[in-house]
Parts: sequence; C-alpha cells; structure tokens
Amino acid sequence: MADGRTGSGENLLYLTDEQLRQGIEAMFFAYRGFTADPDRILTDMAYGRAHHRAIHFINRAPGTTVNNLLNILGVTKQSLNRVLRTLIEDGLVESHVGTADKRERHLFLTDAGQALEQQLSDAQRARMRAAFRDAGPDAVAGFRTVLEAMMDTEMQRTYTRLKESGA
Amino acid sequence: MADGRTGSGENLLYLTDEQLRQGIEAMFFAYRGFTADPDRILTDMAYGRAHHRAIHFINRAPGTTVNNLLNILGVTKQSLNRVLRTLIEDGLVESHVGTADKRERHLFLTDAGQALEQQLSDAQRARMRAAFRDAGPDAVAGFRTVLEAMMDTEMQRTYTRLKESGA
DNA sequence: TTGGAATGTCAACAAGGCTGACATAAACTG
DNA sequence: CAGTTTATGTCAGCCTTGTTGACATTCCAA
Repeated sequence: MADGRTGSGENLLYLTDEQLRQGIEAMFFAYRGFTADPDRILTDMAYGRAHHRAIHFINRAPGTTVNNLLNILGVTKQSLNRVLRTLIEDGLVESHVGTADKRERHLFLTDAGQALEQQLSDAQRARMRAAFRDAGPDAVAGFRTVLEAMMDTEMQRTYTRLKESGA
Repeated sequence: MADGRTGSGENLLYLTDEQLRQGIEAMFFAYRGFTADPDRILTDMAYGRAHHRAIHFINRAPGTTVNNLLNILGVTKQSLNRVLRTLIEDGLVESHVGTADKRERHLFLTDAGQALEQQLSDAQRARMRAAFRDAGPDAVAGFRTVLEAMMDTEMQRTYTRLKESGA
C-alpha cells in the first residue's frame, strides 16, 4: 500500500509516495513565492510577515476583537500583541474599547493602514492572478479543493466563514 | 479590470479580486495544516522546522553539497550551518569531504537521521494523502499546476530538477 | 459581593532568520 | 609559482516572531 495501489481497480497512481512527495515540495517552493512579494515590501519598512497577516485580517473583518484575530492567526496573544502595539503606535491600526464588553478591543485599519494593506495585497494578488491565469479555471478549482482538504477542520470552518462573509 | 473581467468574451470570473483573496487565504490556512504534524513531532525533540527542511532535502538528494542545499532552502549559510551543526553533533547527518573537490562537503543521513526523516514524512504524507484522496486526481493535477505557476522561476527549475531525479 | 472566567498587557526568553567580518583549504588562472 | 576565486565554517550581533509566566481589568454567575 505504500505506493498507493489497491486492488480495487481504481487508478490510484496519483497517491503514490512519489506523487505525495512532489506535492509536499510543491507546497514548500510555492509558499516561498506566495510570500516573497509582500516580504520584499515589508523589509523596507520595519515590519515582517506577522504584521502583514494582522493587517490582512483586520482589513478583512474590520472591528474584529483581539481574541478573534488570535483564533484566525493561530498564535499566542502575547505574540500578536507585540505586532499590534507597533501597528497602533505607527498609526496603521486603531483599537477601540468595546461598548458592550469593555474587556474587548475592536480593531480597525486607519487610512494609512488601508494604504499599506492595498500595497501588500496588490503585490500578492498580482502573483496569484498570474498563476491562476496560467493555470486556468479548472486547475484553480482543483487547487482550492486540495488546499481546503489539507486544512485542520477548525481552520476549514474559519476559512469558510471568512469566504462567505466576502462577496 | 480590478474585478478580473475583460471584454474578450472569456469567462474570467475566477480572476476576480474576491477569488484571488480566497486563494490567498486558502494558501495561508493550508500551509498551517501542511506543517502542523511534523511541527508537533519536532517540538518534542529540540528541533524545529528548519531541521525538518534540511533533513528532507538531504534525504531527497543524498550526497548533496552544502552549497546546493543552500540554494534549495534559500537561507544564508550561517543559518543553515547552525542547523547542520546540531544535526551532525546529534548523529543524524554525516558530512564527508568531497573526493573530486575537497572543498566540498557531501551530506548524508545516518540511520538515525533516516528514521527521523521517515517519521516526519510519514506524518506529512498522511495528511497530503488524505487531502489528495478527498479531492481526487483532477483536483490534484490542478493543485500542482497552480503551485508551479506560483513559484519563482528559479524555484520552478529547482523543483523540476528534483522531481525528475525522483521516480 | 465575591470568585472564577475572559480579555488584554508587560517582561523575558528561544528559535531561526539576517549581515558583516574573518579563517582555511582547495581550485583555478595568468 | 603567485594571486585570485570558490566552498565552507565560525564568531558576533541584530531582528522578527514565536513561546511561557505574571498580572490588571472587566464581566458574570453563584
């Protein structure tokens, strides 16, 4: 079974260890490309990938709480807090004490924050768009199907919720 | 054009900004799942993701030189060296002076190194296999097409070379 | 009203990137 | 052969970004 064959008559050659290893390496190299363009922009400022992630999801769900962002990003609150503090100090993010629950902080991008978000996502989308266009719609559908299947189930739910909150 | 439509008559709705953003978020969440299982195994030892990457590619191309590994991993020699040093000290990797060119060091996994590699890749392959099986062969083909298109051209070449050196 | 749960902040530490400087040995070149 | 380039290793020090621990504030329920 290590080579993915079964006696069922189905063609399962796409599940051989060699095919899986190629998939693993494709993920590794592609993720480098995926992050390369925003990374380049960010190092010119004093920011890193963690700042990008925070900005992305605050833009995606304005008014989100720190706790919610924590669940999305999958890091500790202390780690996120450091990133948020610099973004707030630099005037890219605003934090408003919750009205219903004063323990909560609701996060928003300022105009400057939105400008940076736009710059970063333009760069990342440009690469994604080129890849999607080269690959074609059927390949893109397969790409998304496999990625969804690769997520932890909890992340699948988060991803779907975000997806449905969009257009 | 920001929504991906053109007047060409082609259906380019899969290139809308919303579709691209979903692709971006899918990459983010899926990569977390992709690394989660090996990460869990590694933190129980004193190792991290960097050690995993080194072990993976040494196993993939036994006898590879330090310089070659550097190009594959895309890190500085100082960074790689720190990782290699611990792996060699711990008896997972062996470094042999080159015969043709004595400046080069050729890297090999020891039996213990191969055992760890097996453990890590089993975990990672299990998730990839489940995702591939759920998604089906056509989706897997699309997945790989998009990932290859998303790599930097230099990484595409590295990836292809590795792929062709396999089965 | 009091104790626990939720939320967020501050401090300190570790992993793993990075640059720069430098050493060594081997290979190559004029 | 002398000088240069290449491959590798090492030291020092920096930054980002993850971690745990301690603590303050706020809310809610017994």
